[in-house]
Amino acid sequence: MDTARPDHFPNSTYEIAEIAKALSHPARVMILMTLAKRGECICGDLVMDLPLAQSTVSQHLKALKEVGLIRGTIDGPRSKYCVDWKIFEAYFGKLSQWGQDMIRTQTNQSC
Amino acid sequence: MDTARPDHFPNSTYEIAEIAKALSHPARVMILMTLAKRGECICGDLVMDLPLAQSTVSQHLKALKEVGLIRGTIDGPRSKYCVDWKIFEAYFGKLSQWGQDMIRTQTNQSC
DNA sequence: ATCGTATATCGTAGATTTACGATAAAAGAA
DNA sequence: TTCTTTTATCGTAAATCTACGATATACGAT
Repeated sequence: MDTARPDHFPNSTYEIAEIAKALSHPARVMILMTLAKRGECICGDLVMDLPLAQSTVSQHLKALKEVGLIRGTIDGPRSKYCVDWKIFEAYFGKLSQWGQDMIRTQTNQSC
Repeated sequence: MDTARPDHFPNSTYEIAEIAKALSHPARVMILMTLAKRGECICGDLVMDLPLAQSTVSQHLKALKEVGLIRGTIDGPRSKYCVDWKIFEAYFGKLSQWGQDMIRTQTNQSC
């Protein structure tokens, strides 16, 4: 949906949708919150925190990594993860910008 | 999500995920942008704008209506839609709040 | 009442998402 | 080496999402 984007919709709509999609599952939201609070976690820490199997957590981590919101580095047999704050703030800026633009272009609603 | 959905995530994660999910498809983002710009549209206007069948547009409208982001009123044989700005701003406030909290709780990242 | 228009809903096919267990790979310890 | 730990990936089942055509409904017009 994001990489081979069929250009049926304006580009900006794909950008917003892609960011939103990354946040559209409570597990991914929680992973981000946990990483933000702790600075970094190994995969196992997150598995203990979440009511999900290890493979499922790994899957969500992969999804977050693919949109760039988190980074992972290998640490011996473990994997350390942390939020990529540069990307996070950039994405959040885009989302906020979009919301502000929406509100700014707001015309009188009559229904 | 699953039916065997683990409802073990913190409440706030569901709230963010639900809002994000509503914005996770370019068609829904575009509908919101179109409504914001024009103030109101009948369903047919949106169908002409979007590269989608009438029934599909109706489905996306229903999804947006269910989370409260838009309202629809019957106007003769048509349906007028508009953004519910009160809800929109409330939701956007929550999203922004969450982002700010994330950035605020940010600890040093070492990976 | 009948016709035409506009839209919601139904039924459904196909793609994607989410979940899990099993397994493979990688690294340190014994 | 072999064993253990940790994590990514594979295979897959079930649920959900997205899309469409067909149909039902509602309303205005004739």
